[in-house]
Amino acid sequence: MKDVSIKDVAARAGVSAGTVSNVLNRPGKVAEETRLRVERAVQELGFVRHGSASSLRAGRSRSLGLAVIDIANPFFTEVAAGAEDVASAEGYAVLLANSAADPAKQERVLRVLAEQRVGGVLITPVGDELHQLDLLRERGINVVLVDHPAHRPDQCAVAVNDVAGGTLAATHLLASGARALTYVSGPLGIRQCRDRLDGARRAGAPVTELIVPAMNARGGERAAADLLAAGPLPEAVFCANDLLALGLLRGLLQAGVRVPEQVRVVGYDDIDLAGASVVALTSVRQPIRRLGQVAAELLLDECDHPETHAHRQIMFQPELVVRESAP
Amino acid sequence: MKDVSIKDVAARAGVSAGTVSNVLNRPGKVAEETRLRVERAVQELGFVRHGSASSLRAGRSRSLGLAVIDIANPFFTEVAAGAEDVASAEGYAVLLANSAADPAKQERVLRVLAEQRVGGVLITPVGDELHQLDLLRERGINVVLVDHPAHRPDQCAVAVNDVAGGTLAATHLLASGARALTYVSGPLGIRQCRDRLDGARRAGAPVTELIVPAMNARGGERAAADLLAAGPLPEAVFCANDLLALGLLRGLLQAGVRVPEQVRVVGYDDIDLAGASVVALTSVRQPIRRLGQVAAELLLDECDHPETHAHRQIMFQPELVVRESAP
DNA sequence: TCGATTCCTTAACACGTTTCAAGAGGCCCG
DNA sequence: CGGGCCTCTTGAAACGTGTTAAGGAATCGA
Repeated sequence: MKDVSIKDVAARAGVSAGTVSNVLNRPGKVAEETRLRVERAVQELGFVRHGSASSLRAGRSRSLGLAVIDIANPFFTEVAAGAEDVASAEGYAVLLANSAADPAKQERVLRVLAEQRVGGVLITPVGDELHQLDLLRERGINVVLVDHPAHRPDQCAVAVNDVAGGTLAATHLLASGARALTYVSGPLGIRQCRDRLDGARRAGAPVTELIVPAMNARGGERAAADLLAAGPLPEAVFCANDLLALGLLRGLLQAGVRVPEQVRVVGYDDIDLAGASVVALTSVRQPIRRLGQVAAELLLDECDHPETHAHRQIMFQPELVVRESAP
Repeated sequence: MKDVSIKDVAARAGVSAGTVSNVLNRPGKVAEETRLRVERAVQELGFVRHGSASSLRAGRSRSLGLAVIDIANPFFTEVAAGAEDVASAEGYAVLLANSAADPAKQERVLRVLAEQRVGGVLITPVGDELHQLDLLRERGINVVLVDHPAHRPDQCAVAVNDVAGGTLAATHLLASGARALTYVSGPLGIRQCRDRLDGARRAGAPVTELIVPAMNARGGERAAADLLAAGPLPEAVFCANDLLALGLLRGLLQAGVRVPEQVRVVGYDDIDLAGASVVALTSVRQPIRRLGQVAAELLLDECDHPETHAHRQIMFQPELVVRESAP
């Protein structure tokens, strides 16, 4: 029932508490024979190091925070999986913080992370109000920005190049002979939507914007209805994400439009179901899990080797996955 | 730069450290005027409580663990979102632990949680080897099982009734006149698959099993191919999840089969895209987020009020969402 | 004046880490 | 063969920070 402490282990092994601590943290410093005796005592008593006590002395805990905008969003889920991979391999705990796209809630959860004295935070900040991040850094908490540009040079950041992704999609659509394309997207206030549009424009052809309020399948159906009502269909449509694209596809197919013969469609994200649609979706894939892994690696490096750590801003490149909707 | 401690606040406010602690934890115990002075000092110095120090004395930290089988799986993602809602509202931190369906890794991550002295753990255990959970309880860490039956009476558990879900789906399919149905599923070693099959059988008609190795869209396409090759198509198919169902749908539709006229299809989970398929999918919906919220509520109640806490095993009921694939 | 109350201070405490010094044993040199 | 010195290992004690029980000072009512 009662917790076994390092002292109990020490007593059992016939050594002092300091020696037990050395066995746990610098096994090389302790004579082989003593070490084995201590390790046996740890086993027998079922001792588990008290994380709070360690971090109290050390000043920071072996944990890192992961602050995301929406934990139920598959993008962040993949980031979380990648980060957890890396962190748990290093014996770090991951503290989950969901800002739910609410700046006030973000402030609250960052406070909790600060109280826990996490070594660092992986964050996709809500909005562009970043002074909260500076507050974290003042407290000695390292910050790595995820899918958001660094706002200062002495900071790590990882992102996927959305402009390149837009260009990739648009170039592919234009390569089949289309003269113009339509971009179906959520509000352009969202950086990702804006960047992908910019990228598409760089492919050289005129781009018509079709903005819908929600970036889900319903939004895509709505877009399909709008296109059908508006007159001649575009030859090529680029959607800011796969949910929009799948909704659009449904709307078009139900109206008897042939895809890709009449309209070619490219989505973004390459979600699991992109290939499972009746007309399998061509889509831009992002290396999200890798993004999470690298972000965590950068953060852990910053935590564990602050002197040698070099701040880096890493931009991953997306790739196009060609399927039936735009061969 | 340097951390401000409770003593700095005490000095600034002209009181003792103990008083500051009382302001933070039992504001009622402190005179109004003093309280305001302390609160002002906290503000001015930007003091943040040192979580490790608190938990060291208190014996446990204001945090809980969330141990899931696959953090990238939308089911667990929703559970996580629900749990995070509740926990962060109570000022608790959520420690994320991904067992990746690997018992050895589960053991490692549970160890990390034990080191952090979390107040409790929300866990969907890997396999049926539950003695690790008993080890946690011996250490005073409360456990709530998620989507897994309690293995002892003095324990909380939350789950969704998969048997009822199977019956719901099968009954609906049979109501339209089908005499028999086919169940497309992953391995029956998975409890959810087994329970849903049991439930379907209870609807009264003969059920043919079609087992595929992976519960994703590819598995569904594979099932469609098998059905098409096997001879007369079944009138009704129940899939153990929506990915299977969508893959099946794609396979059937591409082969020119009309859904629902020739084959009626029901899926499970009601994922976002269920309604966005060309033939919108009828599916069994589970209140997953609610599951996560209630699980966290039970756990926090157990942590904060151990004397009055009553262990409960809660079973949520799924509901059928009727769409085009099986009207 | 005495007890009750209110409010605050003091000091012990939780527990692993780390520093410093001392003990043990071995080795070199005379 | 013995003393001095060095190395390796171990133990004792301080430390970090907030919590809490016990106690004391001041105020108030009777």
